[in-house]
Amino acid sequence: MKFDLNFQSGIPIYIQLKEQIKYGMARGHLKPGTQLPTVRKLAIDLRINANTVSRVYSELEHEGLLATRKGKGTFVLDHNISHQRHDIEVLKTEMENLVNKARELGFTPDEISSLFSEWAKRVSDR
Amino acid sequence: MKFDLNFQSGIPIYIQLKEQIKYGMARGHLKPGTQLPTVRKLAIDLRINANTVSRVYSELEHEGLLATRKGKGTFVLDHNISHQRHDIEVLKTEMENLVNKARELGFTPDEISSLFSEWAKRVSDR
DNA sequence: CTCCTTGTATGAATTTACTAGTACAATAAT
DNA sequence: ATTATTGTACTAGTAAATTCATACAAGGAG
Repeated sequence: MKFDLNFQSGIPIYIQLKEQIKYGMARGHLKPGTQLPTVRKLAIDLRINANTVSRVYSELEHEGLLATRKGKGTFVLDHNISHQRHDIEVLKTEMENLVNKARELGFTPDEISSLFSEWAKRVSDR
Repeated sequence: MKFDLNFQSGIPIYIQLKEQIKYGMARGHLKPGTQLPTVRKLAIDLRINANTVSRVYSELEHEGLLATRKGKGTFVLDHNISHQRHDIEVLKTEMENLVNKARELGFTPDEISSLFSEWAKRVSDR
């Protein structure tokens, strides 16, 4: 499992790392039981601070995806993150962006809601 | 034209103001030629800084929606419907892209429809 | 028990976004 | 011309988010 951070993208690196781990889990590259690199090792590898890695692991643990044991390491739990769940997150983010844009353009929540409903019907008619 | 800022929402007030002005233009409450309140007056009215108002006016001017003339004031420009219509087209295109992407990810039309419906409800609950 | 490996708590440095206070500049009005 | 009215530049303060350096704590290995 290889991670690739972009330090100039403006996207916080802890977000990037988290996404990539989740992606790996969704794709099956990180199967349940797998040990992740220790916070120190990964921190050195990626040339970032150990706490930044720890933050990612902690958040993922809080989401029920990882388990950490002091002195031992961090491991992938049995997760039901399939492609679907991961992709749904991505889609929801994009939807949110779309909504925000629509609001900026002066559409009311009701109108946006209508647009979505309209599209929902249109899509289901295929 | 009345503006209503929420100082506790966490949403920057200049964003709120900008949205409300755009909303007014989209609704026809601010017709082309109308003079907006001076930055000072509006600032006092809303109990914010004149620069914050100025920022909003500037950005809207940059978007081609307002014109400011020093010593005179700020005025609503001809924002033709074709512009609005164009924006709607853009939104619809983006929605279509979203749908296509979802389908590429393996979602069924029903699932996509549900996602849209869910969001529609979420948006209208704001 | 002692040491090593692991994650974590704490606090600070840094950056960025937002808002405000004050002084300035440009145009209009007289 | 002079003054008033309007928008703007400049600067600073504040808050939040991100990342880091350092020291600590908990569990594992010998």
